[in-house]
Amino acid sequence: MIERPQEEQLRQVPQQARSQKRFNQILDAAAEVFAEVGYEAATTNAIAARASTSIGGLYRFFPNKLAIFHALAARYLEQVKELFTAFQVSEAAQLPLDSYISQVLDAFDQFVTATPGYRVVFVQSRFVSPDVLAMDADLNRQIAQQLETFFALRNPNLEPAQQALIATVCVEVASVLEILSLTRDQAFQKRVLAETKNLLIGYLQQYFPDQLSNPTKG
Amino acid sequence: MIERPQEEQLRQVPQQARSQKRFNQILDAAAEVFAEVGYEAATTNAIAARASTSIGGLYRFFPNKLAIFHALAARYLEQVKELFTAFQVSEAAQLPLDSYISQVLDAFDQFVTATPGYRVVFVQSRFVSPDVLAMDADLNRQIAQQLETFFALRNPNLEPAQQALIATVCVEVASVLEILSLTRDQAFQKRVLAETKNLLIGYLQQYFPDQLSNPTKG
Amino acid sequence: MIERPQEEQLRQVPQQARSQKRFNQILDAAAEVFAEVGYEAATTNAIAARASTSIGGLYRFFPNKLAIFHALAARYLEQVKELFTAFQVSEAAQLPLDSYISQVLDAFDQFVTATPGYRVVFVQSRFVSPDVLAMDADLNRQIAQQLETFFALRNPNLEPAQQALIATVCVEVASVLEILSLTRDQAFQKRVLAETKNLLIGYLQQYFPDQLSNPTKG
Amino acid sequence: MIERPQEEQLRQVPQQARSQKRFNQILDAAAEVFAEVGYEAATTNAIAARASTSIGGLYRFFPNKLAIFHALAARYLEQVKELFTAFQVSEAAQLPLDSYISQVLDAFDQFVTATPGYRVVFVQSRFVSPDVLAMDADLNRQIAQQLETFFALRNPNLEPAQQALIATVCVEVASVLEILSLTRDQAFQKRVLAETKNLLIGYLQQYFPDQLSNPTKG
DNA sequence: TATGAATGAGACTTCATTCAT
DNA sequence: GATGAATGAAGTCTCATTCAT
Repeated sequence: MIERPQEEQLRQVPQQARSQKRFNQILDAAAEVFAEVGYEAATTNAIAARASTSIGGLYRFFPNKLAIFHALAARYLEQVKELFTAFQVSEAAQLPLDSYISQVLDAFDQFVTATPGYRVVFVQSRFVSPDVLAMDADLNRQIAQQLETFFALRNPNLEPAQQALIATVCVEVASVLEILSLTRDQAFQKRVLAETKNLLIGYLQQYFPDQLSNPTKG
Repeated sequence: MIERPQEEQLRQVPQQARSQKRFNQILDAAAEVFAEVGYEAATTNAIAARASTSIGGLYRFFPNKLAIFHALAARYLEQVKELFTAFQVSEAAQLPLDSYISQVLDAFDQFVTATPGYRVVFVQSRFVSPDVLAMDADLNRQIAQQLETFFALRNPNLEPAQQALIATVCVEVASVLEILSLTRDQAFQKRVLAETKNLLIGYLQQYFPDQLSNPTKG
Repeated sequence: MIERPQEEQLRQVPQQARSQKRFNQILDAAAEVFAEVGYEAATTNAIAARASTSIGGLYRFFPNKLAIFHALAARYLEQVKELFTAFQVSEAAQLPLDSYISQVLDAFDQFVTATPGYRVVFVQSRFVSPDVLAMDADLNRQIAQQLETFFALRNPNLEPAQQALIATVCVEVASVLEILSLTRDQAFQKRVLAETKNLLIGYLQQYFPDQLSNPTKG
Repeated sequence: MIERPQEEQLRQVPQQARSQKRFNQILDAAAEVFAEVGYEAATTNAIAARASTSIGGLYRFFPNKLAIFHALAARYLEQVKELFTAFQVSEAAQLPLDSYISQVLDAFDQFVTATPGYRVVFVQSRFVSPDVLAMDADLNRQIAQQLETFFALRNPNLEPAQQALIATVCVEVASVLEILSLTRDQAFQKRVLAETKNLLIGYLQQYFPDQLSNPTKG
């Protein structure tokens, strides 16, 4: 039940193209299986089978089940980071706050919708078991750090601690509402997305005044 | 892996004071164990031991592990419902929106802080495994329904669907931020609570204009 | 799993009328439960409940589950013995062999049909588990002994060993075919009963020649 | 207590010679254990141990305890069927009825004597518990069907229903007496076997007259 | 004497992980 | 390197039996 910390590392960072492919096959399979039955109920045999690998093959890359989860989380984290980075480098960064938020949330929504495994990993990583909970870092925290950079640019007067807090709140809220949105049909998803925008714009305009495209909502 | 729905019922609703006590002992123990290791990793033996009962004693009340979780959830649900009901009956219901929200969130924060098991149950109930997911109802949804009543009184023009959505968003957001607040020290908890108030007041004033005590924040 | 032999005894032979009634209630209940689910799957709690007694009450009479089975078997044995005794004392004993056999088998068939518990006890007593198998005696054996007396009267020339063997064969065959007859509908039951008569008459006339009412069958 | 019917299938039909061997080891072990303590009292751990396998190894082939019993029954059924088939194809089929019966019963006796597991399976399959009772088919019934073919050849005038009944009676009677014969020493076994022949020849000559080698017994 | 809550050994079964081939 | 059969610790749950009330 308690795993030796070192063991969460990968056993072998795949170098060869062939290995790399196999590695990703396993991760894809794991995402599917985790999504379908949850982390605990997922079996390593099921993951290996879904990845068309042998169970022994799976254990060549991952020392144990938790390591698979970690690797999956790391992969998604990379993708989400890229998502946010892309925004800050793009011209979108120059938009009024509400437009910017709207676009970011749209992009996030599309990413999550298109990436079913994300949901499992980012949700379960926080709530399931201490093993999983003890994951290297709070993944959302890392995403929040990217937001901080953005906030710092928009309002240099904010204290760093306050920046961090606001960013964290935004990420938590956006995550949980995104997850909520996925619990029902597509119409519901759209409406929740709209509410999320409302919520965050209302919240952030307190800290970034005079950055809205339309001065008053009403 | 899949449990027959009927079986989630209690085996015996305890009537006698003695039984009632034992029943609650088990539920308290379960709350602790679930909180410590999560639903899946929690063992019925561990729960029985923590409750100072034999494993057989536990199964006199609960037909299986999931039933324990359900009973625990039901107990908390009752408590949270009472919390909200108390507010709507009290004079607080006459307060300006922001004061009202502030008081409700304070009360909720105190409840959650004083009720460690709440976190596990209300969070895990939505995210853990299909078994748990299949719980009779989305517990947060039930809390949200109480909010709807309140909203209907404050603004009769809102469509029911919109009321439901807003209530759900509020509950989700308040829950996740409450949980976030508990991940660090008490100072952090306070700051997150303040942000939560900010966030929700900013959000709700869109739907309930002219109900604030202080017209403008700045 | 291994029961101390002494323990199969009754804990208390009920003397009082009240006790006697309770004792029989339990035995009746046991017969039903054994018949429905088999010896192994029958629970002492189920038997007590069916007998409208408490589990503690049951254990006042019977030291363990096997003792219940034994007592039940003993009760049926008594009844079957009476059945056969009645026949030998009656005028039926003077009938030609084939008429006699026919009447005995009819009576036995009626008894078994009217006594569902008999089936379980007499069947399971031979086949289930060593515990049960080790029952004081082969119950069928005791019934066979009654037949021997009859055979001795009809043909004093038969060796005792041969008498015993023939009697045993008759009882075994009658039992198994009676049981077979109960596996389908009433029409089947009748046809099997007729075949049983055929079978046993054909068999016994070898040992008791010139005792038939109708010299040739064809 | 109630097992899903689908689950009685094997988990994996062993193909490789190695697997095949392990599979049979387990079945042999199961036959021994079932014979010793009965189906219900037999534990999967005991079977695995007797087969010199780990419990996990056992469950690679069989999804549950009942499946082991089924597989064992299937194996014996195949063997008994072959036994009967061999007789009908051989020249023995041309023998007078009494010689034929005698030879078949001798062969059956040798088979059962040499196959201790047969007793448990074929006896318990009908009588033990509803789980076991629900076995795909009444195994004796399947054996009886082979006899029907034979009867049809010997006496084409018999109605099919009557053929089936006679065949069933023969199989039941032969089975139960075979089992009886095994309860005591070898001398007893011989004597019971002789009686079984007597019994069945006397019975069958009613339906297949003029097929005996020696017209009168005395 | 009667009750039935409590006990706990032990059954079945799963699945992460290893290692001989 | 790859495979997948094998292992066995550990989990859930049952039920015969006891004994405090």
